[in-house]
Amino acid sequence: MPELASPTSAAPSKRPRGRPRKSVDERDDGNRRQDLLKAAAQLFRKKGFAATTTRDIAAAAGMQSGSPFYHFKSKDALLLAVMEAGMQAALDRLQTALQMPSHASLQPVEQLRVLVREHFEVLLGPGNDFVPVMLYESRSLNPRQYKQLQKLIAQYEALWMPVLLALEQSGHLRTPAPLAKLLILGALNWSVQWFDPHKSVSVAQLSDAAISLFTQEME
Amino acid sequence: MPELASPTSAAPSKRPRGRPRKSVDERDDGNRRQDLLKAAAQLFRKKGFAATTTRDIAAAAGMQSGSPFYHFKSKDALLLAVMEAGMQAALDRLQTALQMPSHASLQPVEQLRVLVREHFEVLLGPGNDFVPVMLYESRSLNPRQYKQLQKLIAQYEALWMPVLLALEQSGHLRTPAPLAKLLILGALNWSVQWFDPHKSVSVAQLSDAAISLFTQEME
DNA sequence: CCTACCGATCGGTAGG
DNA sequence: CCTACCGATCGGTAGG
Repeated sequence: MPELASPTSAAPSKRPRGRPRKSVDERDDGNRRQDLLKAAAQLFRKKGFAATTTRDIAAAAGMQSGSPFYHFKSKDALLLAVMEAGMQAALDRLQTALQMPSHASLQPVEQLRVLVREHFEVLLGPGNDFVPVMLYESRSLNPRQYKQLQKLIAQYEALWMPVLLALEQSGHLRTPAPLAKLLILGALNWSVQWFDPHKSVSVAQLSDAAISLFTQEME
Repeated sequence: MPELASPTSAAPSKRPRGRPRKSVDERDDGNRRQDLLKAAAQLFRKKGFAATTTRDIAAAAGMQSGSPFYHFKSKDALLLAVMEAGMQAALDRLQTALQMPSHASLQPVEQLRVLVREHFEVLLGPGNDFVPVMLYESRSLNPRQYKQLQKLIAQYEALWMPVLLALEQSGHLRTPAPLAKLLILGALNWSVQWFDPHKSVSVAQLSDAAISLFTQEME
């Protein structure tokens, strides 16, 4: 699943902009909604939620200024939808990776490496703007929306705990797992601020560097 | 230096709000400007730059809506001033800590502990909104302003390198220093998102946990 | 630093 | 999903 937030269909995600007219062989289902989500994610990430206008988003999706409100009842409902799509995709991705037969029997350190790599991919992979928006714009949600999002975040973070606890017990981690989880995720999440895909380091190298930083070497 | 951003005077920083009238025994120098900076830092941190109005800031500083523009020529000039004040104070703080006679002769691991603790204090200490604003709102600066701020950031980060390089050479750090710097600062910076001063963990405990996570135990 | 104000923009809606 | 629009708000300024 290379793309984030494609819940229902595997329909073509790239189309000429301008003013796409619905043709018969192209079911109109969620495509326009998806276009809005992608445009919103990209703009929210680049400019922030408050500095992005619904007109910007509409234009980026090839619509008129009032049209986003046909798909979403408000600007912050659109923000929440972006964040939930991003977190759901990330959650699916980590779960799938952990459940791979070849991964299930790995040593804890290698399991952590899998988690770290997938997390970096979710944050830094091409077109993956959804989760970065969640990381840096959740302040703009109202309390009810924030609470709803928290459920997904808690699920996501819960996936890390068994691995971290195993590492703590084997002596590869000197920090209590709950605190280690916060610090490690922080180190990874911050990469959004400085990572440049055009520069030398790859996600795989980055993951190895992170593992070597967080875990104790043992003979 | 318990307070951030008090460049010139040690004048009383708390005053009754309302409409403070200048009295003769109270030099009017930079006090109002400082009030604006503090109010702006607090609001920018809580609501973000774009979602904060100059009217909010004026009201929080006890002024009328147009008055901030007497002190700052634009809203983003105010943002830059907040960030620069925060970074300058942080820089001074780290330099002072490193130069303390009792710290200069410490082992590298203990020097890192000093840096980590000061950094947490800068981020999480009471009333320290300036640096968190810098961390999470620099997107709102224009390129020229951003470049100006980068000088201070580079100076700040440069203070960490000798310590990290020493740790790398002594085998306490398994990750190349430049990458370790980014990951470590990320882990610390993220604490702004979850740290709750009303809950159990103290900054000192947090610092110890971070050190134990990042450094290799050696006999 | 206040008063009074302008021009522009913005989220959102009715009605089709 | 578009057209046409409203009400509110916002950054900023002149003039004192």
